[in-house]
Amino acid sequence: MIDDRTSRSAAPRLRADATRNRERIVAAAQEACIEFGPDVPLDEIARRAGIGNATLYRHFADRRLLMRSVVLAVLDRMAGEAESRTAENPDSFAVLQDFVHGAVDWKVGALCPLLSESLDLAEPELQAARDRLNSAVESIIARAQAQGTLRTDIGLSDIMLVVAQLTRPLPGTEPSEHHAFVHRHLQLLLDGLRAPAPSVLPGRPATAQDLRRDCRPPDRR
Amino acid sequence: MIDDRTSRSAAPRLRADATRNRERIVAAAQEACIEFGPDVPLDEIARRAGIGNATLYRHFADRRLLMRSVVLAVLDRMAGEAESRTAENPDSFAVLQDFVHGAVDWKVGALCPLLSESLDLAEPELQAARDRLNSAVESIIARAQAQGTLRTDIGLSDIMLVVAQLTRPLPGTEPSEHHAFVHRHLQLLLDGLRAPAPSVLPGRPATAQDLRRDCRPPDRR
Amino acid sequence: MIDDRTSRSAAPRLRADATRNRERIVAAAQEACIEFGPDVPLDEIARRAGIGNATLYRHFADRRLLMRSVVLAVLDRMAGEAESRTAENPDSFAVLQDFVHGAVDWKVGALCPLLSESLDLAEPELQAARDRLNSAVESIIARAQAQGTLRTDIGLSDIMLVVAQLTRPLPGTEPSEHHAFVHRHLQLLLDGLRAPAPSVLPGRPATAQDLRRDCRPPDRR
Amino acid sequence: MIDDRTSRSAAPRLRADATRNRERIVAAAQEACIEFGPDVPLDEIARRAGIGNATLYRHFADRRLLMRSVVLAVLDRMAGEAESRTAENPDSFAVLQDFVHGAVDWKVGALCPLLSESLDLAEPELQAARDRLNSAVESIIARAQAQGTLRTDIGLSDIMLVVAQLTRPLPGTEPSEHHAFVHRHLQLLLDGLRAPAPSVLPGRPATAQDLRRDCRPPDRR
DNA sequence: AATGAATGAGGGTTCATTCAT
DNA sequence: AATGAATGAACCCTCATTCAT
Repeated sequence: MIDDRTSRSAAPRLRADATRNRERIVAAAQEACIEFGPDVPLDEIARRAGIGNATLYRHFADRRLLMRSVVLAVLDRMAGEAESRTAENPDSFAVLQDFVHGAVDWKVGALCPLLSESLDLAEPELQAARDRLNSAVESIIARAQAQGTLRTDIGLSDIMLVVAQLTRPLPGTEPSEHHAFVHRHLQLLLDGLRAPAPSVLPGRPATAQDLRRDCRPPDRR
Repeated sequence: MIDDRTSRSAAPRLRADATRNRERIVAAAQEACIEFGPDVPLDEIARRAGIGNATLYRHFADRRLLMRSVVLAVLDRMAGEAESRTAENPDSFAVLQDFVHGAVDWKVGALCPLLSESLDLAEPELQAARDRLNSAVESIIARAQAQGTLRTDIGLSDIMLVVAQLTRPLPGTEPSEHHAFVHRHLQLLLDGLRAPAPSVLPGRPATAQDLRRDCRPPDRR
Repeated sequence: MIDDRTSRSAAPRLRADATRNRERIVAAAQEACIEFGPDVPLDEIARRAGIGNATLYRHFADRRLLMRSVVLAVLDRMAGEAESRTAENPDSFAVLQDFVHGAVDWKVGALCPLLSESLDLAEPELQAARDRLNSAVESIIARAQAQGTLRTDIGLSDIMLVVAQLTRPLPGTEPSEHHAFVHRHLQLLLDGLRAPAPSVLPGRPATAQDLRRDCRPPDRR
Repeated sequence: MIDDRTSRSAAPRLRADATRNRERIVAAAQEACIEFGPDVPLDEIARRAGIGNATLYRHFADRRLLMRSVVLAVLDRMAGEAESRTAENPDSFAVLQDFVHGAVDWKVGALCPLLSESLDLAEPELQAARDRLNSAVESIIARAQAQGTLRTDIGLSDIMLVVAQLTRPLPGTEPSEHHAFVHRHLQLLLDGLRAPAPSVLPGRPATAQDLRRDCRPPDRR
């Protein structure tokens, strides 16, 4: 897993308390994002992090940059988990199952800004994080397909999208309560992913490029 | 399908243009909701409906009531489709497939306020609409399970929840583009629903009561 | 003098009270601008106009548009005065004197946003107002020079700039008190403008194009 | 020219680097003030001075005190120039011309806080600086009037005010470009100041006391 | 009934000033 | 002494909702 400080090449050493605050902000943003959705007020995030709102702006010049860090943190975490699981288990379908169910606990719901905010997906650091995750998951997929346990008509983004959607939080629901069902639904998905496939999927596998090729919502005014 | 006018017992006869306006507002709200998410400004809805904003308020005293009507309309439509499909096709798993894929086209995305706004699900009219839909789908499920084509460890709300989640719109994506993938993902789900089940689902089937037993989001301010 | 409603070709008829509000806002903005300078809070303007802050935004989508209207109103007024005075008095230097001293009373100080805000001077309506004023003053200048009463080495913008600067309000000063001195200073200027000139001015006459050729302040961040 | 350190009787000896910092801050504030106007953010000043923002506060407890130092520095410089020019040139009107044109280059524009900020003009040190400048300029005026080259119906503050206004920077304009015109305008003024006067100035000469007798802007909130 | 207009309550962001290293 | 970091108050602007025509 990449240390946030070392991942920003030009950033000067932060004071210890500033680093702590930065981490608390990102953590608070993750949780608030999951709970309220991507439009969560920044003041709410600041309140949860136990800091003043302006401090948040010292660390993240605007909402987009904060959300970017949240997404980066989640992508990093997911990639790390995918990689370590891959190394530990020869049964790739089992790895996939672990990974998919694990996603629920890794704040994947905090990826919601990725779905709704105008993050520049082409930006290098974000692209790198996505590439790392994509590589890890793609290698799981490829192996499982080679082992004959995963249907062959699906692609990386099919899985990523479905997992993102299924783990997307329902606002106004207790996370703990929701999780119980989410695991059932993920298992349904996984059962649908097994080879041999009982049906032929329509369309073609979703690729990374298909996701939000252009990100801007249709101009509102 | 329930006529909206007759369902409100005390409502006086509306002028013809008023009825037309009311319908246009709900339709505009549906589309705007899908496009912008549940936080779409009411002025945007009024603009799309081609009416003044105050007219919207004459029909719906506040945002919640408008969203309630949107949800009712969608539930009605879904229930109608489920019922008619059930009557037409003896293969219940096929009916389920049709229903699930059809959900994409029936503006199910407009149910998003159900997910994010504080609608009182216990309210009679809303409850009735849900009951009607639940009955229709439950009968499909029961028959398919009896026919041995649908796994038996799932319940109504498992299906409803998953369909809702998988068809939930990604803000900032072209609906048409998104739909192509949604149908793939629904098919994965359907394949996972077939009997015999290759795995045992964790937990117990989600029932209608499990969904948002209390609906209020944890107080935001 | 141009009626503000008729000058905006596409604007639909406003309700009577809205028109009144619009005028009160512009008037309040003029005065507030003179008193506090161009950075006067919009809330202060709304307060003076006796309206809510959001009403201000209904009439002027942002600060720039409000300031634009203030500037237009002042330019219109100045041009009107210049034109009528020209018609009434054959002694063009006397007309110039009247015009220059009159500028103090015509809220010329409210032109300060023209000096400091990024108004698009090339925009047609603004350009038209400036052209009208420039024409009127240029014709006064030309006649006075022909009559041998105005030195010939000065141009339109020399006069406009000097008048703008000399009438520019000193924040924190009573306008009435300030005006007494401003008239003295303008008279000094006018005496310096008489022919024959006792000195040769350095440089060349300022032309309209010289004023804020590019308007953007050097990027602040 | 008065050394800033010696002028504050109770101030302890500063470390050499502290003195250097203090000077750099004032210089940076002068330039920033000219460029951005009196509302320039203090962080911008600190940045230009190459120091941390808190260091600025070690030297100047608040914005007002910094601006006071800027004004003092400019007044000092102007007084020094007025004095030395007086000594070097017997033609007092020529001295006045030199002085007035020179003002442009002596960061007189940085006096803008004098115009817009609530400086206590009655405060001893500021009063002393103004007195020194006023004396120097008044003696130029008196001599020029005695020599019959300067009109007799003007007073010190007439000149000071006009020079301040004419050299006031136009935000959003290149200083160099602006200066070209400023010299023209100052020359117009000087020509208007020559004796014999072609007109009688209205009102009475502005005296030092007339300037901003009470400085507070009418309470803004 | 329909509507343009008005508005107060927030949310995002900046900045002067204070705090802790 | 120097400084990076923290913060509350203020400002601009939006939007759900109410008012007046």
